[in-house]
Amino acid sequence: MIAKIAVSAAVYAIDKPYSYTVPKSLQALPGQRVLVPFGRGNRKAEGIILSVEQGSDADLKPIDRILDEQPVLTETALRMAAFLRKRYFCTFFDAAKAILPAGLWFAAKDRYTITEEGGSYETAAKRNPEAVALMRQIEALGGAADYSALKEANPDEGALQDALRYLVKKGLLAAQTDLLRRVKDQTERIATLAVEPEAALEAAEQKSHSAPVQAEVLRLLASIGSAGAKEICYFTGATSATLRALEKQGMLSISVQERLRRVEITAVEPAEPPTLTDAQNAVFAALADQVTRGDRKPALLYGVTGSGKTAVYIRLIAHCLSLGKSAMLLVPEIALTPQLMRQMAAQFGEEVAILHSALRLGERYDEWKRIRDGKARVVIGTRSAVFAPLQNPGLLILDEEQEHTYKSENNPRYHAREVAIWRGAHEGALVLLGSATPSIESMYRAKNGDYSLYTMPNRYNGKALPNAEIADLRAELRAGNGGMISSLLRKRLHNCRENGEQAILFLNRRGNSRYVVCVECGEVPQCPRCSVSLTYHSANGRLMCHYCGYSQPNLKRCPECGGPLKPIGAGTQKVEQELHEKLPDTEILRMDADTVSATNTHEMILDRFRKEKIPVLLGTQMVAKGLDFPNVTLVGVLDADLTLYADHFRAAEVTFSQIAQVIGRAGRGSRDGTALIQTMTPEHTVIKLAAAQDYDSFYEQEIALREARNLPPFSEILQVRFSGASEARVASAAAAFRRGFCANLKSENAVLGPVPAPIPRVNDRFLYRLTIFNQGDPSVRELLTAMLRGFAKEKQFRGVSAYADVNPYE
DNA sequence: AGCACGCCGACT
DNA sequence: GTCGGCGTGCTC
Repeated sequence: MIAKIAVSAAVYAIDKPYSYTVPKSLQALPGQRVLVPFGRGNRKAEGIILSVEQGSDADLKPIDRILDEQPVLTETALRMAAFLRKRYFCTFFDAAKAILPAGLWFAAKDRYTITEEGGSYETAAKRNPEAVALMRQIEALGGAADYSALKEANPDEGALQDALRYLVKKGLLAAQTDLLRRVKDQTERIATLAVEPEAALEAAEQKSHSAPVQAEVLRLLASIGSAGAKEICYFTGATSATLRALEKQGMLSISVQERLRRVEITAVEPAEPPTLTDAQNAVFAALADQVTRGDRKPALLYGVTGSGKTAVYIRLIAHCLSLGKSAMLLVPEIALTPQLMRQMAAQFGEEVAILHSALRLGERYDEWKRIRDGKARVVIGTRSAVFAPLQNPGLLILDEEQEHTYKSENNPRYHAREVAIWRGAHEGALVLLGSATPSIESMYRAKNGDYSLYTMPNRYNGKALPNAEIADLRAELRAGNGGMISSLLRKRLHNCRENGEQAILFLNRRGNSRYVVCVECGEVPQCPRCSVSLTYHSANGRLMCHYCGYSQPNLKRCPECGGPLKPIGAGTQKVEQELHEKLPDTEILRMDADTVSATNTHEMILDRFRKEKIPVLLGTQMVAKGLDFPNVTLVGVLDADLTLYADHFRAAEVTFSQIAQVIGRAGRGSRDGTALIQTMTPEHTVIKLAAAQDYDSFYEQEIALREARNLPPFSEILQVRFSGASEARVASAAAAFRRGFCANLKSENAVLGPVPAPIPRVNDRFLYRLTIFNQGDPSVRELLTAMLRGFAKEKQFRGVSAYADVNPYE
């Protein structure tokens, strides 16, 4: 028997099915994972059996081991992996990795044992002192050691690997690879002070010049006793090496604790299926019919915020289950939809499985098995849940289908909508895309007849959409108000509080995202490794880089001219201060990345807002989604321009969608709502249309622009990204790629670039982009595949890597 | 991308 | 002589 196998060690340039013989003692089935020898050195690599056929060939290597009793990938999953590979230019193995839950993967554990000849290492390896030192360590550990233990003691991994390779080659060490199933939970390291706080402070005093970072750690721990290693590093700028050093000195002890991050759904009472309004019922009936027929044509449900799309989803899922099929509901972010989670649990109880990135590996694996075994027939989850091993799916729903979180930023860079549509077509399930502001692409396809289109233009409570006003921040500025709270907003907030009603204020900027700028010369401190300005975090008083994690203590004086440095930019913290000044005695609840944590969850903050009727909720994107508070009558968009002028063709779409979503939070109860949008450019059409909640006009305007500029949905963007340590090499490789590509292009295709990426340097690597607009011509994709494969083999491009991103979002 | 094989300079 | 330097080409 010969098995065709996708091998993990095969990178994109050499990715193809490799043939291996199946030893008589083994039974090989497609979809099983195996261990195979690969390459000249016959190193063991993981693989996945794609197919098994009769025959024999003496030249082939045999499969070493079969890792699964039963296949982990079904026929459909194998076909899906092939689809991902082709569509997103990744290897078959990478595609399989995305499809399977992380808990199923194996962690390789390398163990090194001193051989018989190894005893005389002092003479045998005397030319390599590092190797001798390593042998002494292993001898001290009892003659054998795991790689992880050696790594702890030898932080320079490159040197460690060189020494190990040398010793194995010399026959002094024997290497052995064990595979452990990685269902271990996520852990976190906790550092606890091992001495009295007084002693720690004293030691800190002594170290304050010789080892200032260690001193800082000791002072921190002296005041709080113990903390997670990650937090300590965040607040002090220490690295794990600093902590190790302190541990060695006996100042602190480090323990490993399991991290608990699960989104708990508090026990909920079973609930009756929701009753539908006439409008909802009409849509439901038509969609239910499509589910029953197993219609392979996707559907778009365009319903304004508050039109009750969730009720329709619930009834459709119930209908789907009654047909003996299973269903999936994807949401942009689980943590932001606690209300929806609770409703689903109340409706479907034990049938519900929840999949998302915050699940511990073991839990995710357990949920995956429940789905595969048909014990859970309703899957709710984020992007990666689109791969859930549903048996006989009948309905695949993507809520808020326009959200960018459905696009993966990691290899394979898939879009959950495209995967869902593939699955629907192959498994006879209805794909339902729901949104109050559908993506331009989806609406185009719906109008085109590729999708069926359903509309719910009215809110279920019969209330009109909130009436939105626009506040001109330029006029405020002229009047001497340079803050983020216009006089109009202040007046509205005041009225709102007087009436005992609540308000939500939305600022689309993370945490306290401020830069520091020199008052004298205008210098803004930059990250030494990336081409971005450092961001000031008031929580730890440090300047941090959001791209590579670099951090340093805040500077008091400008490094260029010695002038004073001041923070600029308005984050939620600064707005909170301004609110306190302008509305004294008004309680404000702030929700952003800084106030949300494991102990103070998103849900707890919202609960307080609801129960304690706190007048103002101020937050980032988190407040824009899915919230339903009857007492909220006012919403404010503090700076509508923030996303509008981003350098991306989706900037208008994203801005419109965000504003419309936030506005939809107001007036969901018995009282009417109003919205206030603050902007520097009140005459901008997108702002005006968003304020008017006029999606249809916005769509008409935007689709005309897309057509004129040949942007999606009128073309497919294939972006090739190049990166490397030398800018000149990256630039010339990208230019050469373009020349080669254009020379072989048969059809008329627009090619832009290569140009440096918007952030041209991240972590000391330079990034260039080449953008290709393809009109659905398969030969263009084939050419790109061939070019990418050839690129990796070309020695003149060494040190530069290239990959493709299909319809990128950033 | 790794990684071994191969053919040249520095030390035993 | 031998080790290891890095250039070259293959991976069932």
